[in-house]
Amino acid sequence: MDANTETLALPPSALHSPRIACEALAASSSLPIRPLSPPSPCPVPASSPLSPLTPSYSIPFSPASFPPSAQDTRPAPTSADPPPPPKVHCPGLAAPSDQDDLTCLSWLHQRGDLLTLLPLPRTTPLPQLTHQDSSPSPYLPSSPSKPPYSFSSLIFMAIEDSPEKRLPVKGIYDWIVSNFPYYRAAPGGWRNSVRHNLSLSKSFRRIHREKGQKIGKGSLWCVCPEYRPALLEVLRKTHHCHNPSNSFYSSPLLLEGGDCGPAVVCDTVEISGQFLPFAVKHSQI
DNA sequence: CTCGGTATAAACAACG
DNA sequence: GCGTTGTTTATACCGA
Repeated sequence: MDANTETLALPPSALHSPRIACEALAASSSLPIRPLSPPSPCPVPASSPLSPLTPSYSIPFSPASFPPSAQDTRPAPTSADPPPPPKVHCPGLAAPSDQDDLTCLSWLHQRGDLLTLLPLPRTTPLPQLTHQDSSPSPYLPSSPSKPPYSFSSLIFMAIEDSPEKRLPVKGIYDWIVSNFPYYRAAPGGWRNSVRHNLSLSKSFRRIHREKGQKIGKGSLWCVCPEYRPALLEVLRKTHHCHNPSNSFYSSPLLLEGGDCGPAVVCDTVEISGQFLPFAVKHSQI
């Protein structure tokens, strides 16, 4: 079509289904970690000290220094938790480690809008972050707040979280909905925005499926390698902006939970040679 | 104030 | 015909 597209022969497995993965993860007590290429040295020191106020946020994210013992606790929200600010404000990357700062997304976590995704060592079985019944978490909000991530970042995360590093539009929708329940209830306009971003952004590239690989409609989308560092930087800044006490590489991403339940399974994804924590699925027990 | 990035909406064509 | 996908245009907002 144009220079911005390529044709690849893809196996059926290229169609990554978050739901399928979710079910697979939920069916296993020792949750499988998707194989990743060997880690490369993390250029950013993963040595942020554990914060006594937000222990589960401050888990150093490093395959070497990650403490498994700190994974299985999440602060229980209380009714005394402060309400969220009317608008998320970014204090800047040089913001102090002020856990009480309303600009920190920890308040969202505390009120249940965001569930902490605990990064896990790839060699250690995931902890039992499961609830004992299928009832929704009592502190899950009825209307989750909008994630701070831009559509580009959401698309980026979705694609990077797929095994083949490419997804159809539908797969991107599904990933976003699975990981950010806000969009589950949001009006359909966000899908238009996703497609708009895919088309307009040079960061994403359309991959034509071959005739024999036509499963479903449309093409697959991938991240242009040359734009991955920029996307990663945006993601890092966004995360740091809303979680200023931790470096991006030493703390988990904060993603929203939803009606899949609070049991969140974590994974890591290698982006530009760095391992980032990712929520891959919500375990549905 | 300008500019770039982003979000949102809408229209339209192509396709299954 | 309908829904989805992909593209394009327009508008508005916000921060640098």
